Amino acid sequence: MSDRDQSLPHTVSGASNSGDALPPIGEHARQYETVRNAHETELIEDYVELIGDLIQHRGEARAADIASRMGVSQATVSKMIRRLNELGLVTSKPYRSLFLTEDGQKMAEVSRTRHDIVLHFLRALGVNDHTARIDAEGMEHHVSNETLSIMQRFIDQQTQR
Amino acid sequence: MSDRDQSLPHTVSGASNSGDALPPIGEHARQYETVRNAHETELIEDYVELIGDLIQHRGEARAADIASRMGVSQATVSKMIRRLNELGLVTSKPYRSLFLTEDGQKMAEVSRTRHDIVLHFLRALGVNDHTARIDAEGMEHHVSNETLSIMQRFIDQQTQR
DNA sequence: CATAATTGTTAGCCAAGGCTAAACTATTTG
DNA sequence: CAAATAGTTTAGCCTTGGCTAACAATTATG
Ligand SMILES: [Mn+2]
Ligand SMILES: [Mn+2]
Ligand SMILES: [Mn+2]
Ligand SMILES: [Mn+2]
Repeated sequence: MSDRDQSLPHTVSGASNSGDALPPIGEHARQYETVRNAHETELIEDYVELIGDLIQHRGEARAADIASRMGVSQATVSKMIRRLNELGLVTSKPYRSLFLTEDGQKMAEVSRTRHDIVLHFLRALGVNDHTARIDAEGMEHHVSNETLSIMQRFIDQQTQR
Repeated sequence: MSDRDQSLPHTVSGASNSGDALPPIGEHARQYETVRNAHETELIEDYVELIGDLIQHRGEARAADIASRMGVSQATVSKMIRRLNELGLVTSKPYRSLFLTEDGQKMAEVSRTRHDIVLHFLRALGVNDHTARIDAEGMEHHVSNETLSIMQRFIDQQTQR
């Protein structure tokens, strides 16, 4: 509870969606379904992305570092590493540090790129860096490629002029 | 797999975050923590928001409608309603339709407002309505009030001129 | 109004993602 | 090089949010 709840929600200007009719049932259901699907992959993506970052910036990814950066117990990380292994995203020998497989590297790169676009977009919009980092960490997993393209275009406009 | 993955991720123009140093450990951990916290409340918020919408647009909120709109089994809804009850967000008599408590109405309104801002913002940005609805459903739970204000300002600019 | 259809509930299952405590391995250091 | 410290894994627990199948209640219909 710090920066995230200082100002109260506003009233929406323009047409309020509350006034609109509900979407057709099938479409409505598909919206929630998409969110549920994103939730299944997002933790995985964050782990893989973080492992990639650690390797790149630290030379190696150790479970203890992942745990402290994630803000989670080492046991939790250990369990997750087993899952990443089963998914073919990392390779690991017991008590040694981790490596990303081909697939893992690909996922790390895609996630990192998407994360960066969302972060840069928020900053370009005028959001404070600290807040932007927090918001981006959650939002990134729920942004379609269409929206991503538009965000990228927006960044370009703000940046080179 | 439809509209959400047609165009490939781009290269980030401008400074890439991958090049930046990792954030200090404590801050990094707090980012993920914020996301975990959001995940704890988001389903609840969506249920309450949907119940509010159903009452408003249909006159009542029945479990079967919630199930079909959420794209989930009735058993799942039944179980969730018990939770909402325990949390003091809804009142319900067995086999009857639902009502929001004071707290529930408040949460529904706050969620609905935030949802609308995100949706209107995406449309104002130029995102296709269909995609915007999908993205908004997930993004809404990860947007700080700071970002929300900025989104609102952006909507106002685009709208009244 | 009796039966059929719809709606709601309960029981029991499962996977994911947290945790603590205990055991084990590796690394550092006196 | 032995002992202490740091890092990793395992076991076992918990909650959340899904599911199916069986049962119960309500509502609609012939
Ligand atoms: Mn990320
Ligand atoms: Mn993330
Ligand atoms: Mn919503
Ligand atoms: Mn939502």
